[in-house]
Amino acid sequence: MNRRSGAPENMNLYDDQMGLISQYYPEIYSQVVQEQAVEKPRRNRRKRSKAGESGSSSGVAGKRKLSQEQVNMLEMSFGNQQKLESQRKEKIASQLGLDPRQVAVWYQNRRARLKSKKLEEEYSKLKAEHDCNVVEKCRLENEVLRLKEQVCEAEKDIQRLLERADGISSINSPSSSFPMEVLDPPFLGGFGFEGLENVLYVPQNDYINGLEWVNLYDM
DNA sequence: CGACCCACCACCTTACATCA
DNA sequence: ATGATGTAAGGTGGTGGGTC
Repeated sequence: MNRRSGAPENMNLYDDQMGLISQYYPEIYSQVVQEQAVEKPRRNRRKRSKAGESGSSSGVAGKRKLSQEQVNMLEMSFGNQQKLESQRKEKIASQLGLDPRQVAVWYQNRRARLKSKKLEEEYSKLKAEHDCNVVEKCRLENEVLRLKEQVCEAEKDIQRLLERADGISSINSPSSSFPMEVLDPPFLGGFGFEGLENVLYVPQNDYINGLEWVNLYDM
């Protein structure tokens, strides 16, 4: 016999209480039992159409929640196989004293719950991945900034070296009116030629105190 | 082959129980 | 008392198999 859906969820506690009452207050206990024997009328599920009028147990006042034992059995069965063939459905239904339709519905709802849970897990996984990627992006952006600063420092060093070299060559040169561009190639990075500085052609005689222009940035 | 029925499914929704 | 949550079940539309 399935318990009414209106019965307390915690049946052990309920039974304990009833046991105590029957022991110490037999009159009250018999009164309570008599009252319980009369099924309380339950609100029927409102019908939205006449489609389910002739359905099996649908719309019938009474049990709603399945007992823990029934749920355990269904869970076990579902764990073994998530698909429900009609033979198995009939068997489970008769074992649990349920309408086969109820077993089918339970399986449908169980599959839906499983799917929803899987979706949630997938979402959590993707979110964690996304968060990791955001952190990594931030780290890489910082790295880019740091490297840009290094480049900037290197450019300043180069500029200083060029100025020093220019000073030395003007002392050594017989003609101080020698055009600047010949010995002092413009800093290409400042003119939008980033990345091309170390591949541009430099005449072989452009040596300044043993300092080679080519691959100046190779460090 | 097409029409019909039936069972099943996914998906959405509703009604209700339970809990915080 | 009440809003949030979980769950049984209703409703709908799609699909596949069986039958006529």
